[in-house]
Amino acid sequence: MAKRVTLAEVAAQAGVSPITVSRALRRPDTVQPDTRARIDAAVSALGYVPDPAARALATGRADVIGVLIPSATNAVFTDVLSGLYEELSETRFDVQYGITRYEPATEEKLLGVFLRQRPAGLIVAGIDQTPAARRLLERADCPVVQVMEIGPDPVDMMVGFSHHDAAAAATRHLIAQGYRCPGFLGARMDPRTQRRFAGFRAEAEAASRFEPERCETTETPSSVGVGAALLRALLARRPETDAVFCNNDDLAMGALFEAMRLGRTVPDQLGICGFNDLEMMHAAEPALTSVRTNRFEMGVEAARMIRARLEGRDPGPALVDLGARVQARRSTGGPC
Amino acid sequence: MAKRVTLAEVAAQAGVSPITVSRALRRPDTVQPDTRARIDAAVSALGYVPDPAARALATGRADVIGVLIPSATNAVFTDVLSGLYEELSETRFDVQYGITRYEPATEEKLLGVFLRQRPAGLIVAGIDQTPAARRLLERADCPVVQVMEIGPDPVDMMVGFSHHDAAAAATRHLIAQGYRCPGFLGARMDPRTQRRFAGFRAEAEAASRFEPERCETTETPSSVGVGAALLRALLARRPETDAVFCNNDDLAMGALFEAMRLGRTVPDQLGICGFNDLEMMHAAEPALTSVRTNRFEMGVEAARMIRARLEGRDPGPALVDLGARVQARRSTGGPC
DNA sequence: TCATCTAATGATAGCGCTGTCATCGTAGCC
DNA sequence: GGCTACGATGACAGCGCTATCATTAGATGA
Repeated sequence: MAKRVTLAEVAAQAGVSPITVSRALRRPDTVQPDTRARIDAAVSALGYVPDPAARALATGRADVIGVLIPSATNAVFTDVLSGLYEELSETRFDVQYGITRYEPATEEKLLGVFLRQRPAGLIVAGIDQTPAARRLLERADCPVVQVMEIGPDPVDMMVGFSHHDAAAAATRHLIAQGYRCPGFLGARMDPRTQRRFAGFRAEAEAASRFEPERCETTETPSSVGVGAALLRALLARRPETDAVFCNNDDLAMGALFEAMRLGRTVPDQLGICGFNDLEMMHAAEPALTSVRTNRFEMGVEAARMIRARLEGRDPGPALVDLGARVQARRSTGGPC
Repeated sequence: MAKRVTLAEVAAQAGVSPITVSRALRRPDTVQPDTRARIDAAVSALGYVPDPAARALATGRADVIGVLIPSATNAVFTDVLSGLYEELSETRFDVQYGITRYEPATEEKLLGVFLRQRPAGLIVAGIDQTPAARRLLERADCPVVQVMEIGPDPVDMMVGFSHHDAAAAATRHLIAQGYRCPGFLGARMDPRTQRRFAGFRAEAEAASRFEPERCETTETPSSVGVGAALLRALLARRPETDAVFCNNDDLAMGALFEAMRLGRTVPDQLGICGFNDLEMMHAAEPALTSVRTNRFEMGVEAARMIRARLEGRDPGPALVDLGARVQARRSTGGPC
């Protein structure tokens, strides 16, 4: 319906050749100011908007930044997206998402979908790509940023933090607060979760407080309800447990509710620590301790790095550790 | 890096002309089975993937379905997205998002961004587009679905439910449970929220139980913390309030925690009802009543309608009411 | 047997833009 | 004054695909 206005029509209106219009739009400093003025006038008079497909075909490069995340409903990832938006919304780049559903095969497939568009940049969550996916990323001739986590051997650039260390810090906090029988609650035991568990375990073992039977995990995706169920199972088997490090905040929230149901008071009869520090944690009663991670900033930083590379500026170090810190609240106030 | 394989190369390998390859891929039934077999073999031997930009340029139509939602971090919208994915992930269509941040101007701008790509379809959240945005949508020559809500005068198609009626049903439930002084908690009072408020008000007035001073609202975006603050303010001013209808589940959760802090027991001293029925509601202690909306199904249905139209099938009625129903739980068990 | 029709395939010409090189005019310099 | 250098603009071709029409071969019927 809305008739498409082409470059050529703008050029005719402005009395110049199409290529000059193209240049005026992309690198205004390369055309005479008065020419540019005429062109700008024609552009707005005709309501010209460039056709991204034509541009992509001509340049062999789309102004698209592809983002691969495991889930669109997990606040952890959507916070990163918000950061990306913040940095990218006023640029010529479009963001395009793919949801991997935590399935490596889907990630590979979506990577193919993105790659065929020759994206300007690629952002992928995590460091656990399949070998095939990794090869694709390495061959992609565009900037690539792995977000959420840091590890050895980045494909290209990396922004995140060590989940192992963050979990270890949380465990240290529990022990420092006087809890003697810490347990672990985990759902969807993917590699990232495993590394958090490893951090818990390492620290608990260092304090001689590790007990495998106090680790309750499931392959089920995480949720508040699952957190409640896990705590119930854990306490049934190991009633001596006096604190739980939960793999994420949903589980922690579920654990809190379950503790209420069981009549176990928090924090004196049970310490609870979550992971991610979603907004609800501080508002809970008692307020829940969690590990604060800088998700929004990860998005901003990843976008910034990609932009810097694309615009020929120095993107700075290829590996950025945004850290994580324990946000201590009442739920880990210590045993009675 | 990864060298691009073109249609022409596949054609050469298969010993046919490029156009035949194009046909074999798009409408396999129009080429001889053995020709098709040779082409398929060549495609996989060479690892050919079509270039979406070239296709878009040649057809004047991109295989993109644009989605405009207010927020990427609000579970309400991401659930719709999941539904879209479910229906679209095995098709040739890509989903592309725009986040409007609840700003009509941003919505207009993003609509322009999408439109210039000549998308195959467009999905927008809500029915509160600006006149300009509405005009753009009407002129877009592609299927358009408004989701999340239904109302008079759809741009094209619509899938959702009446927020007014859903809120009224929740209010009716509170009154039926015996609560006599119902209040309202609302954050980010956008038009959709206003309609929920109107539903609450209409029903409360019908029962002669409406009291403006028992309505506590803020322009601040919603969160668990805000829910707690609103309840505190409400109860300070109107201690007789014996139930709250919360505009969404975050507020309800915050209200629950605040009630705990204030020593006000739920449900006998205070009934709490949320809206959306996020997973956490059923896991809370006490479990929280909420209004269940079919967000995932909305996504599925919207995508289905668009596909039907694009594939020349009958999309069925243009306005689909997916309804909403009160999921009663312990938090509205009735006053003491 | 020959005209007529249909199914399968091909040739051609763009879609709207930009990379590359060519052209033109003018300023600057010896 | 004639030369180079350079900034501004333009001509041309082509990115990879598909719409359109043309062509071919085989099937059908009188």
